[in-house]
Amino acid sequence: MAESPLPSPTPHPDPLPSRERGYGDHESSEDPLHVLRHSTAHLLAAAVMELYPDAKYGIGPPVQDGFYYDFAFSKPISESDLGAIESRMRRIAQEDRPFVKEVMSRHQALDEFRKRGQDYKVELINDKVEGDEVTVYRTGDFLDLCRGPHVRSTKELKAFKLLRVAGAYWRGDEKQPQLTRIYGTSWPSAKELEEHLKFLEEAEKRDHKKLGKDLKLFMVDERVGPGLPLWLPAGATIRRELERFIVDEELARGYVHVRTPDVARLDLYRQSGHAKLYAEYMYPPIRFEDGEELELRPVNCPHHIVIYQSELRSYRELPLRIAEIGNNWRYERSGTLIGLNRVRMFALNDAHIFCTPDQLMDEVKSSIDLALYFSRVLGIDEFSYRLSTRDDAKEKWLGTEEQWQVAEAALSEALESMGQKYERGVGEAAFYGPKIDFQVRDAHRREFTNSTVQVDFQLPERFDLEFVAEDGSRQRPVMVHRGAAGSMERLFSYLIERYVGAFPTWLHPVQVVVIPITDAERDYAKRVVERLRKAHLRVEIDDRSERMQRKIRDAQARKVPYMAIVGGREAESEHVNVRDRAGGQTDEALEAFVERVAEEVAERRR
RNA sequence: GCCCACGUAGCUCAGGCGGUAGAGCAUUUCCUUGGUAAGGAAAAGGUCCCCGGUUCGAAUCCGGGCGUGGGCUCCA
Repeated sequence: MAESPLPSPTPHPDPLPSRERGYGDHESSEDPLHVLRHSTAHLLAAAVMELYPDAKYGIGPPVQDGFYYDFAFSKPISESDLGAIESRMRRIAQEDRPFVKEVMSRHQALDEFRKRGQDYKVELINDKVEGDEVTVYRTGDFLDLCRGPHVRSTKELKAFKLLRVAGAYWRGDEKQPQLTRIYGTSWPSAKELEEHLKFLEEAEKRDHKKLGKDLKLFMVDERVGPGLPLWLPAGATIRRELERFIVDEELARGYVHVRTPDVARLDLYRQSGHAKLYAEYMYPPIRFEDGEELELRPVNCPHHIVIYQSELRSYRELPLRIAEIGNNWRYERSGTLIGLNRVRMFALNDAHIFCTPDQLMDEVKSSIDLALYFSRVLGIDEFSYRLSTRDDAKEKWLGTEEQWQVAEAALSEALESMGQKYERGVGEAAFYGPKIDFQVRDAHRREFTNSTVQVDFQLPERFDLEFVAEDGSRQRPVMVHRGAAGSMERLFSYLIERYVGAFPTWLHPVQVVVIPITDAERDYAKRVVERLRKAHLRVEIDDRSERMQRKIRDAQARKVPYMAIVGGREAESEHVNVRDRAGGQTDEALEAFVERVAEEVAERRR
C-alpha cells in the first residue's frame, strides 16, 4: 500500500494543560496572558472572600481563554450571584491594590492559613510544598498560597467576565468534597474580551447539536433514551456516503470486512478481561432462565478474535486485517453525555490487525497513514497526536512492564519516523496497551479522541492466538487495534461543525435542487431531475407554488450546494441556470452541468 | 453519578408574584405563476416535561423524578 506523503497536522492554537493541576503541579507560567488570568483568579477570590467571609478557597489557575477558582461556600451559590461578585471585583480592581509577594517559613504560612480557617491551603502546604520556604501573594487582605508571578496591581485587570459556576471535586478526586468552581474569562483589553464573547456566540451557532436539529440530521428523544441518537434521513445519507468511502478505501488497502453481532456471551468478555477491567461501562448482561448470559458488546475485538481463530492461520496470511463498522455499547454516566460526541451506542470504524512482531511497525505506520488519508479527504485539518501510556496503578493494566515498553516504543518510533510531533497522555492507555490518539476539537474547543491506533500483546495471550510460522512452529501474533476514522458519531459531529452544515457536495444530503420558475417549466424541470438522478446524484425538485426567490432562500438555508434554476429560456435551450450556495451564478448546458457535478462528487472534492 | 442552569405549539421564544396561554417561522387550504435569499389570506396546532403535595382553583407555589446544556470525574 502506498505511503502517501504525510502532512503535518496543524497544531491547535494555544494548547494548554489538558488537565487541571493543583499547586505544585501546574506550571508557574511567565506567559503574560496566563499571568493576567491567574491574577484575575486572585481578584475573584478576593471579591468572594469579602462577600462570603466564611468561604474556603481551593485553587485558581489560568485555563484556556480564562481562569477559574474553586470555593467551598457555607450556602450554595448560583449563577445569579455572579453579578454581585463581578461588581465587587471591579471595585477592588479600581482600588489599585498591589499584588505583593512574600516568602514565609513553612510554620508561619501554616499558621497564617490556619488562622484564616483556610483548610485547603493548609492541606496543600502539607502535601505539596517541599522545603521550608512558602511563597504567598497578598492582595489587600486576601492571602493566597502561590508562586506567581502576578501583575503589579489589580488596576491592570480591566477586561474580565464571570461566566458560570460548576461543581468540581477537590483535587480532581470524586471521593473528595465537591467545591463550587467559578469560571471567568480575562483579557488585556475590552476589545479582546468582546471578541472572545463573540467567539462563544459563534461557537453556539456552529454547534453540531444546533445544526443537527436545524438541518434535520439527527435527533434524540427521551422515549428512546439519553445518549441514543436517531439518524434522520439527511444524516443517514451522509453516514452512508462516509461508510462507503471508508469501506472502499479499506478494501483497497488490504482489509477484509466482516459483520458480527452486537451481543456475545458474557464469558467472551470474561476471557478478554473486559468484564473485569471495563465493567463500569458495560450494560448489565441479559440473563435467561436457562442460565444464558448475553452481553451488549462494549468493543469489537473479541468478535474479530473469534473470526481469526476460525481457521488455523499461516504466516502467509499475515497481516490479517479484519475490519468492521461495528456498534459498541457503553453505559456512560448520564452527566457525561454530549450530543453525538459522547453517546451510549456508537459505530466504530474499527479494525484488528493480526500480524507478526516483525510486521508490527509497518502496520502501525500504515494505520497512521490511513487515518491521515481519511483526515485529508474529509477535511479534518486540525488535530494533534497524543501518545497515551499507562500510569503506575497496577490493577488497571494487563501484561508485563516489558510488553508495554515494546508496544510504546513501536508507537513512538512510528510517529517519529513519520516526522510527527506528539504529546504524552500518561494514564490514558487502553487496559491492554498504549495507543496513539488523534485529538480533534469541537466548536467549543473541547478535545476529543477520534482516530486511534493501539498495540496489544495481551489479548493474543488471553485468547491463546497462534499462527504457523515458516519453520512449522506455532507463534503468537501481535494485534493492532485501530479506528481510522473514529466513531461515525464523533466523525459526523466533527464534520457538521467543520463545514457548519455546508458539507462537500459528495457528502451533502441533497446535491442539487431544481427550481422551476413557473409551472410552465415543470416538465422540463422533471427531465432535469431525471437526468441528474441517472448520474447518481441526489436531487430534489422544488415545485411548490412559491416564488423563485423563496425557493432559493430555502435551498440556501439548507446549504444545498447547487440550485438548478430553470425558466423559459433554459427550457428552450436545454440549459440550467446554476446558482451555488456561495452565491455564484452560471448559465450552462444541462449535460455540462451534470458532468461537472458528477465529477466533483466522484473526486470527493471539497 | 455529582454541581449549576434550563424544560411553554414541529422550531425559536414571549407571558404568567395562583383564576386552564401568545407571537414569528414551519404545517394545511385557497389565491398568486413571480428571473437569483421570505407574495397574500385563512385554518389548524398546547396534559405549559412527568408524578405527587398545598389550595375552592396549579402551567405558575412546594417536594420528588425525567430530560437537555455547561462543568467535575470518566472516555471512541
